Amino acid sequence: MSGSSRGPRAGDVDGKKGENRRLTSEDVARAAGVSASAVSRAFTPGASVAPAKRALILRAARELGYRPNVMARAVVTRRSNVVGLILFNETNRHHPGVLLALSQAFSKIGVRVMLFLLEDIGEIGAVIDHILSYQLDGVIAAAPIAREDLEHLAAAKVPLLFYNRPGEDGLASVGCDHHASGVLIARHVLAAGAQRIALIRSYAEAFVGNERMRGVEEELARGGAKVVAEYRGDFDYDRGVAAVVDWAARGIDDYDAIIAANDMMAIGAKDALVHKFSKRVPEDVAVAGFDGVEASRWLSHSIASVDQPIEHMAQAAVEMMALRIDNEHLPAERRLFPGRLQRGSSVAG
Amino acid sequence: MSGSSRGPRAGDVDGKKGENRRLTSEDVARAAGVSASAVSRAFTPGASVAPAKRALILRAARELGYRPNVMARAVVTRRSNVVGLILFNETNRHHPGVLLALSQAFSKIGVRVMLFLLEDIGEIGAVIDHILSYQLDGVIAAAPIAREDLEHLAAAKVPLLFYNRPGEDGLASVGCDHHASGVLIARHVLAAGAQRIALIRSYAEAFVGNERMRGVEEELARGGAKVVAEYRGDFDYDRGVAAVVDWAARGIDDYDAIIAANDMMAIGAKDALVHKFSKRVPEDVAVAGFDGVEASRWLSHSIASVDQPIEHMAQAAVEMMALRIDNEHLPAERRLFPGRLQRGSSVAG
DNA sequence: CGCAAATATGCATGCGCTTGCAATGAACAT
DNA sequence: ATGTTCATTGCAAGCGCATGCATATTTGCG
Repeated sequence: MSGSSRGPRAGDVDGKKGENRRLTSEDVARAAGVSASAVSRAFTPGASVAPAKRALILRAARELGYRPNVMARAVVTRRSNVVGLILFNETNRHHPGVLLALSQAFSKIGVRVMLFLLEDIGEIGAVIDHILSYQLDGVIAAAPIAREDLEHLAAAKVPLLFYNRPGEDGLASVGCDHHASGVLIARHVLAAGAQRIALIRSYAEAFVGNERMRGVEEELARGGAKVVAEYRGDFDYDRGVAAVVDWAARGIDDYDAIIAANDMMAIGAKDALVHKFSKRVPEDVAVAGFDGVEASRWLSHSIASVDQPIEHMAQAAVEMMALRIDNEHLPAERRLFPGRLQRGSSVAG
Repeated sequence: MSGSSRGPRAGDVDGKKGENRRLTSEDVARAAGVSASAVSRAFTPGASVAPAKRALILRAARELGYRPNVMARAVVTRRSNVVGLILFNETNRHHPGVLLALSQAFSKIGVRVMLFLLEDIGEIGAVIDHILSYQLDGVIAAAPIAREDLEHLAAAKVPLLFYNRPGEDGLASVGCDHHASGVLIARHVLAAGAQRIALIRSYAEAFVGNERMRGVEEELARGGAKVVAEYRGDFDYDRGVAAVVDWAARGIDDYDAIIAANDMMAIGAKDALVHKFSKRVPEDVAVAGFDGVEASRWLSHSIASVDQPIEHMAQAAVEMMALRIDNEHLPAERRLFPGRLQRGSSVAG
């Protein structure tokens, strides 16, 4: 250790104002007896610095506790190494894995995530505004974005990637093939012998839910099954319960299977059947959902479902985003991953 | 609308290089016939600008699609309006509400959240390093931080606030009084008549789990109950199941209540009792947990638990952080909120 | 050992913004 | 009217860093 091993200490580095200055590259430069440029280059991979000098500088920097100021760097390089992630809170609550998968995948390539967790669709305008102010390298949106805001993003040349959304005209996206998943689960339910189906949909604007149900209905039609009840939910457990209660109140109870637009509602429906109406699942009614969330695999639930390969999807999202950040004019690719059938005791077979 | 309503358009604003320049305050200044300083002030609340001129500038800005570059602003003001949030993924999975509550509360005061989602405790060093590079205004940590890293943060004068952690010597924190919650749930279980208790702990380093169990054991001792079985889990559903299976394998089955360090494990234990060993809850065994997560209130579970008032906690965290950002030398306050007993059919009474 | 080519380094400039300071003009009291 | 005060405004400097360019300095080769 050299003499001045006082460790990290801000302020009063030399005769300057010394109020609460931050440690700058100049400080390190002085300590190492080089120029500030050299310090900058020492911290830039691939820059032209003599290896020995680089080592010297890095040591001095460590000793002082210096770290390059990313913000300052961002204003000159126009790169912040931060991407924005717009997510409905709903998604996080019903499928917490998504956030982790994306966050981790970005972390691996040194990109940080600024979180925009929406509770209400109305907030999105303000969020986009913020995003444009921060020099984010890109945005991943798991929420619908108004055309007007899309244009703002495009004008600012912020790469945009939709997650589990339709890549409307020429927008890049990565997602799960929810339509195919719908077909898959419907086929599974049909195979178990069900013919009179009750459907718990999501709200009308929910892309994912609609796609799933579109697939379900197509396959049910192909299989000659009938939809005997419908309910419009919102992805929440409570709405799953409410669906069954509502049908009962209206005298509808001749369905032999329920397919819900996601696992939470499926679980809610199953719970209502079992705990409120003393039905047996799957003997009296089969129940199926989507997502393959953890709770769906619990002993008490064991819901047949269609899993989303979120790790793969996240990986793909990160790759695509990285590419689009580096290459401004890239065709708007759309990557779709197939869901995987997850069997459960809620559907016989 | 004025003539040049071409809308937002980057580049070629005037004779300059025009490659892919960003729209700058100068562009707006030119358009509005003022100086760049005026533009800056127009966007700074409370700055000295004539109201009329401000309006003029803002209009011009909107017309051009200009937004101040927050990064550039950050380097001069030393304020980024971004706080870092260090969270274990575990926390998010087991209690997704925490992330939302904090995110929303910060959003309300115009502060953005940069997410550091840890999967492994080992990542924290690297994370701190990143945090120091970004000019974050503060850090909220729901994870343990090594003394060394604490010093780095202190040296860089980054306000730190612990969330649900002990505010070790002089560190600010906001949290739930987990010890009291432990007492609360134990009393509830005792009141139901249980006397032979099985405990499912968290791993040894988990502060929250330890506090809870400390409270539980104290109260059990006061109530003359005996701890007849223990298991070390990790907050996961699977460990709850494993606990019961493990006890059974070792011939232990004379407990009349299980208290787990969180709801997920409580649910797992209950599921194992009911679905693997045909026990009745609460008749044969009572089961209680902590957190009051959504699933604990499902019809199929109905777990007695102690809720954390996360909205209040988040609100407090945001307030404290805002204060500490503005005031460098603030005593390290510690705010504790009481948990609320959530009754459920998993404990009689 | 001499010269060309390659590699290191520093200087100066600029990224987009804020802000102290001085200059301007308006508003007011006398 | 005239001096004084105060709110506006522009100028210029600087936040911390990256980078093109012009110099060193080193390396390679004959």
